[in-house]
Amino acid sequence: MTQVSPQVRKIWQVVSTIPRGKVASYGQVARMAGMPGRARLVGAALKQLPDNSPVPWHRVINASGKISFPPTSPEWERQHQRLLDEGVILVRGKAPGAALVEEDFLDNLLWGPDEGV
DNA sequence: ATATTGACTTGGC
DNA sequence: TGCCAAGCCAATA
Repeated sequence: MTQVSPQVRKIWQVVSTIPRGKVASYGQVARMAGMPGRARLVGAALKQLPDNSPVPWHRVINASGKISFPPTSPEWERQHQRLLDEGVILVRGKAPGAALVEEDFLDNLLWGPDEGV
């Protein structure tokens, strides 16, 4: 049993709350996980994800709205296909802004509504 | 223990 | 639009 760091688990948790048909950027996920500026950690976390994991890793794209894999790679194809299945169409290689999940929505789901004093 | 990598982001040109 | 440099820091070598 590999022991994954709590941060990685948190990231997985955040990614799991991204609704079907929506997407979020690595930086967005990092922020929602309470780790602003650590987009790369999100990438590292997804990379560690088990192959059979239920975590919707494919809903995470980069800040440009594009898939963070070489367009020719099998990984790119897989992620693209999964997005298509959920109705997320890439226009000229990028996801429409409308597909982006709203941060407060997930914030409330994750941290509870309006906890801020 | 030190060095390099990387599924990133942002700002500047 | 695109390329580059700097910032970020856990994971890997």
